[in-house]
Amino acid sequence: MIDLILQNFRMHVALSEQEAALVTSAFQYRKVRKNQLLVEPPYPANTEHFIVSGCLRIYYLDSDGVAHNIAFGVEGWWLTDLQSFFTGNASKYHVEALEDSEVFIITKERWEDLLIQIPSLNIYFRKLYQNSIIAQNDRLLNMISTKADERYLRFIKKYPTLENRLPQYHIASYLGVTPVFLSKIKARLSSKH
Amino acid sequence: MIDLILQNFRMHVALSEQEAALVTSAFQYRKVRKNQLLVEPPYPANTEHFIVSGCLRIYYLDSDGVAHNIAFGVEGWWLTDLQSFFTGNASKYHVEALEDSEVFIITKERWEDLLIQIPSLNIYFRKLYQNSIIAQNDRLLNMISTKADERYLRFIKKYPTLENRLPQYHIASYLGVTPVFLSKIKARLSSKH
DNA sequence: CGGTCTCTTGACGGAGTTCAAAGCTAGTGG
DNA sequence: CCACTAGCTTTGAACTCCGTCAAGAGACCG
Repeated sequence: MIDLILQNFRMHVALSEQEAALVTSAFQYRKVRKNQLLVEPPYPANTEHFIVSGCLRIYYLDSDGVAHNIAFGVEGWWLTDLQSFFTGNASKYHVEALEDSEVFIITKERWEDLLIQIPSLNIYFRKLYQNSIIAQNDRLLNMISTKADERYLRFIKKYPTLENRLPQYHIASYLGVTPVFLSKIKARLSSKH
Repeated sequence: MIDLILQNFRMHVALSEQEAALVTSAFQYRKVRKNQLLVEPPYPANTEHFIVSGCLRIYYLDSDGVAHNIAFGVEGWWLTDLQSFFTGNASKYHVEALEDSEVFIITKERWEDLLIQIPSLNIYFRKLYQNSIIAQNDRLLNMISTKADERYLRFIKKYPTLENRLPQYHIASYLGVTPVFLSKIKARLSSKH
């Protein structure tokens, strides 16, 4: 099970058996039920999560009580409130299971220890963060420069599996529109065959 | 002059004199005039830029020919199309000088060499990217969950110097509205004393 | 069969855009 | 020192995208 993480690390850096053992002992396996929270404001997000199975979301709850989905995470993805995890400040985002899921958890202290004990992991995480920057860039650009109908079409193209796996209103929130308006977009699109 | 970069590195990691010399020889000093481009699609962004003086912007030109400012960079900031720089793919963003500026440039090859020769720089860049993720997170959240007038108020609070340094339409583009609408926002705000 | 949760549909309202015209400002050349 | 231009900002009217509210239609589950 933990092999999924090791495999992930080894896609970018080499690990000795001893180092692999260090990694194994640093993580903790945990099952989370649907609707359970792994990060909850204002408590700091002092854990990072590697998803083995299931599906999670990270979302922001604004001052009007409306949730804005920032990202979804599925098998093989990392997910936490990185802002809080890095700075130690109060978290701003909720991380919640959308399905019964399995994750490997590492606390910030153990994560920092691991980076000291296995310096090459700095390369892995530098690259992971590079990819995260790229993904966020795309998302921001998408929000800024395209309308909702276009964003919807790109979403179902990019994540065809999530389209069926998630309720419509979670996708609407991710796209930055109300569920009502997304429904109207779909109606409009399907009327133009 | 190059000391600005060394100083920056040394805020996060220790560098020997020998390593400092490696750094110095890896960068190239360059003056850029207002309106000059450092990155231009579709050529890959194979250089990263450390700004010593002046002001630059990175922006996306959409299919209608409208520019969307993604970020501004001033003294002490890094700026390039990271997506292209990391992947080697065609760049999507323009990087342009908004004022006569001075930058230190490093090519991707030399950057990768530097990370191999000075492994501790992986820590510096990991942290740099952590901060970049945090900043992008904030920006995305801002775009998603607040209206234009609020975004404007936050902008002038966060970057009071840029407010006077840049023409209004660049700020409007950064905020995700038209210059016309930003003008109306300002009129509305000042009418409420 | 009766809730609860999700999606749809329609009428109305607000935020932001587009287009066009006019005012303002700064540089430039005579 | 003035006149001209070119670029930036303001203002108003009509329009589009998207949100809010409210009511109804399915779907699922006890």
